Amino acid sequence: MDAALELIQGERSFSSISLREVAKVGGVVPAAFYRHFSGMEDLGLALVDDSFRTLHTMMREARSAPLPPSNLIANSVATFLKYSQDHRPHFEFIAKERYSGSSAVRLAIRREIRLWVSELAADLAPFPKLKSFNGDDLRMMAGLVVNTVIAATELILDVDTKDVAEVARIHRNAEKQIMLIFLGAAAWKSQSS
Amino acid sequence: MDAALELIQGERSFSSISLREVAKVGGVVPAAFYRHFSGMEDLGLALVDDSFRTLHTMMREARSAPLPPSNLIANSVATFLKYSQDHRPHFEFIAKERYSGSSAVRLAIRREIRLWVSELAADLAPFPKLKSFNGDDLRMMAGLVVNTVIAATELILDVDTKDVAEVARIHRNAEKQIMLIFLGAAAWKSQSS
DNA sequence: TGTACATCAGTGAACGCGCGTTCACTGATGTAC
DNA sequence: TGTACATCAGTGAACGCGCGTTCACTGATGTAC
Repeated sequence: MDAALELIQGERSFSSISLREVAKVGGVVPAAFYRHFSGMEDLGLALVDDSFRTLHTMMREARSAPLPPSNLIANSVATFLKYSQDHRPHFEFIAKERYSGSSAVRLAIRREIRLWVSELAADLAPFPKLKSFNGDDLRMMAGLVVNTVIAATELILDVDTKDVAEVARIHRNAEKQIMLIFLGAAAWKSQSS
Repeated sequence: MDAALELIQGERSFSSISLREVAKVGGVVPAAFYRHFSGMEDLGLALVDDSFRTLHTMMREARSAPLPPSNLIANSVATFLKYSQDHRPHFEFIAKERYSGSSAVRLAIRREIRLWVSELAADLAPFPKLKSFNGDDLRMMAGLVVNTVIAATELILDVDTKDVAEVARIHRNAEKQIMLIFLGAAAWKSQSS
């Protein structure tokens, strides 16, 4: 699995790497691959599981060590983007395969993202300003937040890690976008209730 | 080019189809491919151009036949999603290659999307509620809108065309998200000025 | 503690196949005189 | 109007290569008695 993640760093996508390449980077003969996975699709699904386990670990940690309510948004965005850079291979895999993988992989990712949106919606529900949101609207808003952080993550993954200024720019942009969403949510309340 | 677009419908991505497959679907011998493109990457870049030409045609049409200001957002979202379904192959190509193509293709798409964001920002600038936005913030907001419609498009492309209910659901969700963004923008004004 | 056996990751050779690319070629269409 | 020539999309055969998958195998580690 590490070999596959290593191969998709940068140029390549999972659907364009070969079983033999994975075996070679893994330091193993091609036939040995089949001792662990039935084929590349099987490996892909295992990587989806692994990648989202990373994501859920992050969410759990964030929940158990709550941030101060002041600058909550800015801190959450920073935490998330930091985490995605530290676990770059997993996030890069998700970004690349979300739309262009095999349909099994794509559907698995889609399903996990839906779970993530629901999870975030549940986390947002207690916020005083969002008290009047119904379940659908909460997920709608959570979906917007998730889209925004994913888009920012994908942009950062494509930037040279050394280019601190560009990373900071993307970071600030995402922060503003999330703030705008929350401002909208505060206004939304008064009009849907 | 049509052959390539046909091949990426559904399962496959551009990076996973072969020159020989494109030639075969095009009804031509592999060697004849080189009469038109220097290789697959060259074809990919031509498809990026073509796809965004489709997008700009849409934007131009929208601008020359302005919608009534009432329900402007709902109508714009509907127009866009309709257009993307009518030109499905081009939009599917963009969605799939945005993150997983070769870096030349990916950068070309990124550049075109940035242009699109700027174009939309210019279109948004005259709105009374956005008068106080500076250029950066306008692009930040336009980026949020573009992300949201792209995400909705990508979801729709993966849904069975027959599943009208699911398409309508995604549609309504995107509409609400854009409205939430505009609500946020109206509130933003008062706090940044 | 010693022996027999099961499990299992990894080996290395082999297979048929589709790949990208090259080459000299053909034959239709357009152009100059 | 007729002839000679250039252009150019497409042909078909060939090349060496990496691909996924299979097979009988080896040898280390764990387990039962």
